[in-house]
Amino acid sequence: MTPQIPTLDDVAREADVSTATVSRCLNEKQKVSPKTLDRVMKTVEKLGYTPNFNARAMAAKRSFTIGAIIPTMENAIFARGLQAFQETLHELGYNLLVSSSAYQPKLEAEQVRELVARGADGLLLIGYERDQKIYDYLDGRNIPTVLAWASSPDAAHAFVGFDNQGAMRSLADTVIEMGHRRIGVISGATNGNDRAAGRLAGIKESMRAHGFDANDLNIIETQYEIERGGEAFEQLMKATPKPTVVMCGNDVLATGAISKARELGLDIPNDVSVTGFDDIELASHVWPPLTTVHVPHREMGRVAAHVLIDQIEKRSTKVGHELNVSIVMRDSLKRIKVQDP
Amino acid sequence: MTPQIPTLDDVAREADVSTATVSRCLNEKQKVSPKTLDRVMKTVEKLGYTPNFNARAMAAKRSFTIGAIIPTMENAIFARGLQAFQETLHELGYNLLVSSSAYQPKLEAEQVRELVARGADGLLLIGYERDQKIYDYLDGRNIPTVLAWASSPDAAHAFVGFDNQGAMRSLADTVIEMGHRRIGVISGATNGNDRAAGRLAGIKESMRAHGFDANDLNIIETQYEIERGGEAFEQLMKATPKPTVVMCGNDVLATGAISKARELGLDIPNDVSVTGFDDIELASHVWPPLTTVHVPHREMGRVAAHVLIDQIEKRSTKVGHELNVSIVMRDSLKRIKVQDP
DNA sequence: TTGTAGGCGTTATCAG
DNA sequence: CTGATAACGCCTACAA
Repeated sequence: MTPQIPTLDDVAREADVSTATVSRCLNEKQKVSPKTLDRVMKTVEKLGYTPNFNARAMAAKRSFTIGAIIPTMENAIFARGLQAFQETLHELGYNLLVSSSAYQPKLEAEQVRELVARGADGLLLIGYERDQKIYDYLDGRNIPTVLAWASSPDAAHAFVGFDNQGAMRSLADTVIEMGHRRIGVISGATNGNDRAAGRLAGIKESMRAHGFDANDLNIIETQYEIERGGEAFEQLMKATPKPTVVMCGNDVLATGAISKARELGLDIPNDVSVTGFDDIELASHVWPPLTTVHVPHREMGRVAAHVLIDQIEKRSTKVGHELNVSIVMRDSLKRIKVQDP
Repeated sequence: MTPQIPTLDDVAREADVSTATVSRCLNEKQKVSPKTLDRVMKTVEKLGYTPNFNARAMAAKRSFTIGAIIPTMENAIFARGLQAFQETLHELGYNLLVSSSAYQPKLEAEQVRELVARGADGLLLIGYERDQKIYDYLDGRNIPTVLAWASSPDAAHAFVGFDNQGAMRSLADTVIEMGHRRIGVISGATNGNDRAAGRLAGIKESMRAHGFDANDLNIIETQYEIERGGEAFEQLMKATPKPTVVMCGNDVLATGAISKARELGLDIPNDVSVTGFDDIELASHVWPPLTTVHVPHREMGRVAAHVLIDQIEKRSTKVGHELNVSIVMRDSLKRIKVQDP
């Protein structure tokens, strides 16, 4: 009744060799004579044998699996980078296990344990800000880890990312130089999110550098969802006088803002400018196209994979890769005549 | 040098009980006296013990893991449903492993083996159209499977989905009744994709039902990407006379079409109407808002989880759940005066 | 309630 | 080049 799933033993018996030989045929072909190899592979085929992953991982103490924990799968922020990460991993002979933490630190900690318990050879985490216990846990078990989407402030861990604060500061510089003084900000929740916090800090830094008071910024923190971006935008527009520009923590929020603007009868960029961050595919397809910070997602994923596997295989030292970002000027941001705040 | 990862043995020794008792403390608390339970749990905590997943799965022949293979993670089509799927799974005590097949049947087959090899207790697959060998493989190993995002034409497998063809036909009926006769279609690649094929068939069916020739449809098949949607739209607009409406296989393609229309100086819906499918979050936030088919993504995910776990735990019979979809009328589709094709 | 011991499917170390 | 055989870490009858 219960169908029998073929095991190494079955193959060995059928091919009339030992399990060791079958195992070699699967993993180190060069150590087996062509004749037996052929015979074994044929019975593998015939029986439809698939190696049991758990058994293999346990015996080899190696799973060829990498775990990644991202804050959300619900929008495209991480999709491109992760895709590249997984493609590169595949080329290197590794598989990827993804789980999402829904931006909840506790859940992330759980997932870390989960992935490690599953035998992940290495981990990709987003950003650097998290409970030190997690790092201790990882270090204690010697699990190579790479942090992405941010540049780590210390040298404790390998990272592949970019300077969120610097990038946003540079965008804010541009905004200010284009004449804007009343700046509204829709930021992602900064609590426990170093990327969001860094981006916000970048705007404040720019304000101060230009001799303005960062407290004059009208800031709303909210979740990274289109709908939330729209709500925040509406809120900001209630101020008198209105901001002349709304800088958003990412393109998703900016999309919501643009959508809500139309609903409110406001013309972008003539009534108010909007900026984003990330340059996801959507950014150039909303109307008006979004001025934003371009992040090299695919490169980040690719490099992260190499950095991680290097650590695993060659025990290379922990390195940090800071990638360059650039500002993409599109129509959602407009130069205006300087006006008093 | 090499840090020791604590095992069941370590805990047992430290707590001065047998490994069996520790195991019980972790899995069947009720079978252990409160005193020892407490003591054991404390040493578990103290040692920072995490059960080895692979060993557990192997010994118990149960992994409490469900695998899901989706065609892509790059856009939001599957995100919401999968999120709900995983949340429900979590409530039921299961974990989710996701992998993406990039719309490649071969890759999907590989991933199926991969997930099964990893000990998945059950699988979620998208749609029903795939090599029979995959089903044989799954059946042979008795791996419960649920098909989602489509309704299966036969009763061979459990499914939770909706009638793609019927839904699109109903939308096409509406379009035709609103006066449109020259219909352009941007379809997802139908080869190996039953959802895309069904949706396209729905349009054709509607045409015939209204006494028109389905061959008059101007159809372009392309990949589900914003950019591709734009290209296809531009192509369609080269026809003379132009279509009065472009029906898109999903909201992603429609978003591309709308974006391209603006670029071409065409006003939607006055110059040409556009429709989508799926009702992803974006659909109501593009301009003009998209007339589309609303799919109950979260419900689908939730129900799929229950159906699958029921199969696993109670060996319930395979059931099919066909969910209702509805047409959401928004501004991208406009009534016009009937004109000769 | 607790302990003993066999087994889950592989890999890897040794001999041969 | 091939074959025994001991791990790997945990679960689960079965016994006590």
